[in-house]
Amino acid sequence: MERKVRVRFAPSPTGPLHIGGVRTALYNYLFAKKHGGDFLLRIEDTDQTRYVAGAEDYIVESLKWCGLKFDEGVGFGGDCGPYRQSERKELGIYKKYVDQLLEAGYAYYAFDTPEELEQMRERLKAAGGSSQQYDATSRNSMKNSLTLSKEEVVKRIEAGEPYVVRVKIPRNEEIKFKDIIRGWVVVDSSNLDDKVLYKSDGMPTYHMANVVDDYLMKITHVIRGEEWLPSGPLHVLLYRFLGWKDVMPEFAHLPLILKPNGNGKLSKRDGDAGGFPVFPIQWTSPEGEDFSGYRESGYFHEAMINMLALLGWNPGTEQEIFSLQKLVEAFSLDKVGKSGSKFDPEKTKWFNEQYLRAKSNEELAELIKPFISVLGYQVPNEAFLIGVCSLMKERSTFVGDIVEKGKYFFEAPTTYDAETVKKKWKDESSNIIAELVMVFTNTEFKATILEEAFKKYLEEKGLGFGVSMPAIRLAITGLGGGPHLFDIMEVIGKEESLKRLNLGIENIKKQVAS
RNA sequence: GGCCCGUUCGUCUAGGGGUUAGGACGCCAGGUUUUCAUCCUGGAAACAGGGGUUCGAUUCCCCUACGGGCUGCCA
Repeated sequence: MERKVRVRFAPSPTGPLHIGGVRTALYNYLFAKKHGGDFLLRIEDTDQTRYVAGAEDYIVESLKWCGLKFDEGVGFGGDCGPYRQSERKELGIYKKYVDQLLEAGYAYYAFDTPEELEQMRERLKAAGGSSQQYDATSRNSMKNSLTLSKEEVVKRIEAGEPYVVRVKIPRNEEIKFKDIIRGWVVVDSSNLDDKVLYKSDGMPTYHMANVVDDYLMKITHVIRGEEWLPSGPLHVLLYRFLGWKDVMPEFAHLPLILKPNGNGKLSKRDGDAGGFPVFPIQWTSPEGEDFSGYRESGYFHEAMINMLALLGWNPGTEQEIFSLQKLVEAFSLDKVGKSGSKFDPEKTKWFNEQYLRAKSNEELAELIKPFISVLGYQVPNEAFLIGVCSLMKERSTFVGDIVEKGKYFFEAPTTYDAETVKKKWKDESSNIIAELVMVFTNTEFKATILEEAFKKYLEEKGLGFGVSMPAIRLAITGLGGGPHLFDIMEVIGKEESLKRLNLGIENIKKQVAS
């Protein structure tokens, strides 16, 4: 039976989503769209103690910024709701299946207190055993419905004693499942433990809720991080115990994103410590701690998504720049690699530059406006902004760089780059500029015409570019480098240019003297 | 410790029994440019180690090392 592809992204609202999570969402999205399927958002909030206010909104907003649209889920509607596990629990959805497991003998009640559990682990550790798990051997010495009499169990439950429900893992059984990325994964059930399925607070654990919901939501492919690989066998067992083997989804465990430098998987604090964001958008924790985001740092969401897509996946061609739509077309899970990837902040910047340069000057002119208004610059007209963008986009990484690195478009220099002054400012520089002011006064302010006039002047005076050009540049921009000088002059206009040249003569002289 | 997954330039990766082991980022050099940047050209830079299998292994198998994940009434 061919089922319609349905995948889900199922984060826990325990904090902001970092780029590893975004990538998982992205791959799910790409896979769904590639196959004409559905992409759902399910919120896995079964741990009430780890709930973080604002995290859910953050997740939704982040993915929205990334351009990943859901077909169903929290905030998107759909026929399989509710999509928040805490609400599903209220409906008794999980309890029903836990009871089913209990009745069938695939699960049992356990009354052990946290202290007793701790003692068990200590005891097993001291005994030198290789495992300290609650499993086929250790469960016999614990307080559970396998060791206690039926009456005792009923009595304890009726007395309101807290209990959990654990899965009863069979012994010596080979459990295997096929992972789309890794091939067959085989585990001996003796190495598995009797995981808690149902907590004493009445909430299911991840394993239980996940399997039940994936079944109920008709999920066909589970695409998630590699950290879930070890629980794959448990989930396979649960599908079998629940009688859902025939509709068990296929699994794909994605390699992890690692720290750019050093060891281990990428975590919350790596970003601001390393000078790059690890979060899609800025996050302020309830405690007031700030974490920077790609959005606020000036990255285009397309660039971040493009970078993330290529981190662990390749198209099989040498193409590197992909729009979301192109990614959908090119995506395939069998081109996803097996090993973890350190992500590279430098390459991420490169992606951003590519997207920045692909934008039209008109578009960029619009995007730099917020930066301009923050700095309070007065801008003559739209054409001016477009001119600035055309000259600055080749030398900018972020939109904000256009304004920051090109501040001389917006205000006359007040200081002049010391190094350049030292190297390029000559005794005759003042005179040359003064003469050029005369020349330019009678010249139309078009780059080509200015250049022509300038060259003619040089020829008449027998001067070279080297002595004159840097001096004018210094007066106009205060710097030694930048876009073609006559282009800059055209953009800022005659009045401003002449003003700066005159000002430069005085000020640079002063700076040299001091 | 136990279990599981992995290992090609510094990084992201392609490839796959016989290749000059390809590309990208970054780095270096040259060219273009008044300058900076862009752009173009070139360069340095990798199959973790050891055993097999084979005429031949970076590619297949095993071991070791290293890396990663899991080992919670967290997800």
